[in-house]
Amino acid sequence: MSVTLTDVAQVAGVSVATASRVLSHSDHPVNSQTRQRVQQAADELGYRPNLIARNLRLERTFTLGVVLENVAEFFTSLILRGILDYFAGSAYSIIILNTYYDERTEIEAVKALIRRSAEGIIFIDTAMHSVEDIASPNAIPSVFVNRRYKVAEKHCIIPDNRHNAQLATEHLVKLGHRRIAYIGGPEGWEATYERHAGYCDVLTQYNLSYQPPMVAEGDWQLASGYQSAQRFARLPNPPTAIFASNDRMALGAIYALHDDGKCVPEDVAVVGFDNRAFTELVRPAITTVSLPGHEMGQTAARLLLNQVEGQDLPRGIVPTCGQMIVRESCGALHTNSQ
Amino acid sequence: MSVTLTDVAQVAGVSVATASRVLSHSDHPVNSQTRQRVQQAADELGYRPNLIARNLRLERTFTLGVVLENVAEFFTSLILRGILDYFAGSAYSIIILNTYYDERTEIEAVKALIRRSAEGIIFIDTAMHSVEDIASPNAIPSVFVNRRYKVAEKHCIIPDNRHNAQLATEHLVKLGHRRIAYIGGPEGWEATYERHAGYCDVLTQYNLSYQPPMVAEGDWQLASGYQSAQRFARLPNPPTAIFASNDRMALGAIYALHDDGKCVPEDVAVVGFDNRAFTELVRPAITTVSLPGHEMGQTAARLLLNQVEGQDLPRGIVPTCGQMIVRESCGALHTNSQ
DNA sequence: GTGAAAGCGCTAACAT
DNA sequence: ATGTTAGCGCTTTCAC
Repeated sequence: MSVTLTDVAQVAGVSVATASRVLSHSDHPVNSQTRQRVQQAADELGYRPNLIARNLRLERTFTLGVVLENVAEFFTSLILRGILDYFAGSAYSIIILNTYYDERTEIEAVKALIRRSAEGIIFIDTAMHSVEDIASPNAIPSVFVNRRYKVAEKHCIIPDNRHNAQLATEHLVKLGHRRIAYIGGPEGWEATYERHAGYCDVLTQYNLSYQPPMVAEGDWQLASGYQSAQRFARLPNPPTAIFASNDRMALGAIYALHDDGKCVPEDVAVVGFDNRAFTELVRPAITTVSLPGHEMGQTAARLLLNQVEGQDLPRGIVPTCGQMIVRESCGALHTNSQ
Repeated sequence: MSVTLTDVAQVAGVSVATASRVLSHSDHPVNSQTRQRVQQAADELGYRPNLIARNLRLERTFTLGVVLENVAEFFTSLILRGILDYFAGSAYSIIILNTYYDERTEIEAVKALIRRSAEGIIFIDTAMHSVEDIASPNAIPSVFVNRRYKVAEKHCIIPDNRHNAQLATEHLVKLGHRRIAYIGGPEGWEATYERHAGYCDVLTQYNLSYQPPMVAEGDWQLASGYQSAQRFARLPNPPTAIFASNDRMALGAIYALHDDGKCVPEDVAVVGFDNRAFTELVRPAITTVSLPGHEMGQTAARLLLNQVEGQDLPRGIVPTCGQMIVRESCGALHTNSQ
């Protein structure tokens, strides 16, 4: 039913070898007249190379895997899009496996990819602590995005949390704020420590004192931002600005300030982190730090391809800088606050 | 380097045929002792079947494609997750192609899938008007999700917009509202007509009159919801409730009411549509209609598999019902409004 | 510049 | 119940 190379060769009056040389764009020399005859025969017959057969012969699969915790997570989908875009139009097929933050599912996903002879894997948001239980760490080329791999000798594309937190804090300083409170994440998260460090860096840089009552520990959820801001408001000398280390907590802080009769940004400026979709819909629209997810995906794709195609670049952490998205909640758009 | 069936057969002291029969779970009878020997040899050698070779022989690819407009669209990613979940652990590989609402990219995507001999395609959010230009409509099994295919004889899993709009409208009626305004979508969208019809159905059912000044045409964006609500507020006899046919317009309406000094839901109840993530974060949290994206994805996967495996069920539209998500903006949680 | 032929790893018809 | 063998469609040596 389907037309094969043999059919094309027959119609063109050449051997399969020649037909193959023409149609697989081999660099073996072929007479231009013959070439044309083969091409024409292929066109007429509607020849489509059987990639399975080709791959069997070539001992390759041109299959890459993406193992991720949850496609429906916005940032993850952005990274994924970057990866898909990078490979769009290429010979590679990208197959995707969702692991739902479950280590066993993760292991199954990697096994499935090995079974399909995937040539490389990109892990998004995945610690994959057990990757070496399945395949020796270097057996299959892999790149980690948005999560650090515990063993160093892997490509890891991660946000430069420290730098990005500096960005946010400095933005507030430059708007004239001197008493800047900070709402951090829960203990145990790398992001928590790094963002806190970024906040501290800027205080030091501008000779502002670090005041423990103006630093709260949240749990990434809205309510914890609310409570933290409430606490700040009761201080004898409350902050004029709050940097919340994610957008949900920033929104919680804004609600607390509103409930306390304060205006944002007129009375207190607020800056968030992550650039979630809701930040531009709420009132006031939240100034925040955006991470280039798409770009991170592209970088991951490029680094994986490098490994797969053998030009293994030196591996390591690739920190990625974010960008301030200035909206209403920081006051920059309205007045020179303070 | 990699261990083949021949290796296993040799070690087990049997022929490749027997080894194959054991390891490919064929139903051909094999002596249980031999079976054991083969299994053991395979385990010892760490045999992994070469799927490329198997697929070449079986003339199958076990590859399915998902063509979608944008993975980073929340509802799309939900559907995708349903599909991935359905095929998790199966023999099928799912490859995904992003088309960015571009018809040419869409065509390229389908071509790429045909080139890879995909056995079926799920289109999400894609009209794919040109599918028959590439392959005759029935050449490759396919299912459409969240978009109706222009030719009838395809599986289409789409939201039952009319029913879902009835749900929202009826919810307001049951809360005692009699003057319910409606903010529709722009002309040209099927969803616009269907949701409007659902709104009308309920008015009729409860003997409420359809009042043109209480029906506005929006463009799905926040600002159009704002303007519509503003117009409603200026009516001599303004509505006590607004049903906006998407969440962004619902939020816009809430802002307009606030700016007009009205309280939501105390003065005016608002119901949205889509259950976007922000609806539970804003103030008041928006009552809305949720679509079962994950379930729609699973259904699509099941219907595709049916086609691929030859038991072609009768094709047609599969309308999917949504569910009311009751939050604050409709007033149901606070009081028996009105 | 072209062709004949081997063989990638596997399955299944056919023979025993 | 087991083995022999052909062949899936392709690429690539090797010979001419």
